[in-house]
Amino acid sequence: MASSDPTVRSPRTLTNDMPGRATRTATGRLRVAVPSVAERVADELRLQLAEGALLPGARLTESTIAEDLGVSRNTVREAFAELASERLVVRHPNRGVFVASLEAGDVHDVYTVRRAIEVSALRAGGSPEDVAAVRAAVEEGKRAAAARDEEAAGTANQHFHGAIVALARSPRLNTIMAQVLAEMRLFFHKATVDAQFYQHYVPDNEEICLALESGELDRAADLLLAYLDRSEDNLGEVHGDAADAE
Amino acid sequence: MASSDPTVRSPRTLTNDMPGRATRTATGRLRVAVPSVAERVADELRLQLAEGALLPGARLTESTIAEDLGVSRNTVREAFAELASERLVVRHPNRGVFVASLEAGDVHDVYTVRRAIEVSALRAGGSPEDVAAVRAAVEEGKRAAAARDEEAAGTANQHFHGAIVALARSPRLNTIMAQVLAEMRLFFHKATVDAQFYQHYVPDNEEICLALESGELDRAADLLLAYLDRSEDNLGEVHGDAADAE
DNA sequence: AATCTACGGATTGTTCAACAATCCTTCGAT
DNA sequence: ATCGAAGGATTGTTGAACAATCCGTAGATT
Repeated sequence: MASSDPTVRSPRTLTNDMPGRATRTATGRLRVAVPSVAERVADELRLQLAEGALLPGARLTESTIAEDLGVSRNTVREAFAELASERLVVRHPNRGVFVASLEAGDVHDVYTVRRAIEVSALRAGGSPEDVAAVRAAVEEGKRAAAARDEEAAGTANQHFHGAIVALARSPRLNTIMAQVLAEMRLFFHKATVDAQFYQHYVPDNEEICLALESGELDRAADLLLAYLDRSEDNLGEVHGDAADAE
Repeated sequence: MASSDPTVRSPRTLTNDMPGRATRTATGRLRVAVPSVAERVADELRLQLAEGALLPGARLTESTIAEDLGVSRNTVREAFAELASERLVVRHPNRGVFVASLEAGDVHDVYTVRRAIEVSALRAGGSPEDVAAVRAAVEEGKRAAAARDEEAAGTANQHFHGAIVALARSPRLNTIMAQVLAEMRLFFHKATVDAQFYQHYVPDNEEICLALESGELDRAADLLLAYLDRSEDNLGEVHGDAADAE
């Protein structure tokens, strides 16, 4: 068992260019909340996880990250708590935190969540603007496929499914979906998918979108359901590599 | 504006009777993980939230809780992070954390999540044992209704819906549902519901369960959907009281 | 040779104390 | 009555310290 290369980490420094969500103070004054240091650490780690700089199974040492980012160990700890609640990272008591690694069961579970959320959102329809967002994601996918850009095709596909959930205009469903997509991204870095993987989906997305636009919600939902089942099967085949992660 | 009574807190002391989930160490040895102090603090606060000892809008001061439970402020902070990720508590930067208070929009949102998750789980059916668990929750509700015990009727109802989600055997859906139910509990403490509220649902649950048991999954799903819509409407009427929370 | 045990280093879990930053309130001035 | 400035309180963050735990290794035992 190759103990895997040491945590590859780009020596990025911690900045504060983040937008900063608007909150309002007790007196009613509006205020642009500066993300706390812990949040910025979490954002930075999330970014590195999304980029694949931190691969599944890799260990995250508190002290290392603390000095690399120039923050206190306690702050890193708070960031870890946040990432753990998003399942991007797993805590092993007294052993440390490790980048989460989706096993076969996890993949199935993630798809179970997606089936529940996406189908429900799609079946309920949505406002014209929200439908337009779905359409935009479809076109984005077409362009990426035409350009043979699999990276772009992947993100376009995620935009498509994110837009479907957004139809429901539910903050909670949106955050759940965001977390699920983040988990999927983690998995894709582990098992690199062949180039034609995404291109295959473009016509499916097109068909679903057309059904949605013409108001055939039940048919759209059925198509999406079939799509998700097929997608899960495809991923199941890829999973052949030995899971050496912890 | 009555500044509301100061945080009512039972002077419970922090114990460690918790079950402790089983983990396995790197060498493969099995180990009963003792919940960390932060987790125990979170559990204790969760309990007080469920019991209604901490009402929506109440402020949780770090130092107060720290000395009450005999732990460090930093540890309380970690517990807060956990509760915040579950939406049981809201962080206002530089102002403190407050017990979450579900507004009208939140109630609708929670029901959107429930519609997605519960209907999906029900439509997929489930194993005989899992169906039996649903049946058990129905009978539990009948007994509670017969005894005019609205408290028991409420928990039985939550068991019923929890059992429905459990049909899917999805860890992620189960935790999502658990969080949603915890949020609902919060809301019920805020707006006390009349006694006949739950009893009304017993026959509905019975009918849904019968449909499930006889394999009429689509019909069961439709019944559940209608049930959830009605339930949301009922709660919408209750929400009339002025929201003085923060 | 294989297994068990004890030791040692390293990392996590938790506490404590301090300080800056921010907020809310109160007081005072206009 | 409105506005602005000082004061007190709480949060956000740091740094250091220590106990608890784990892992690997070396040594002892069979």
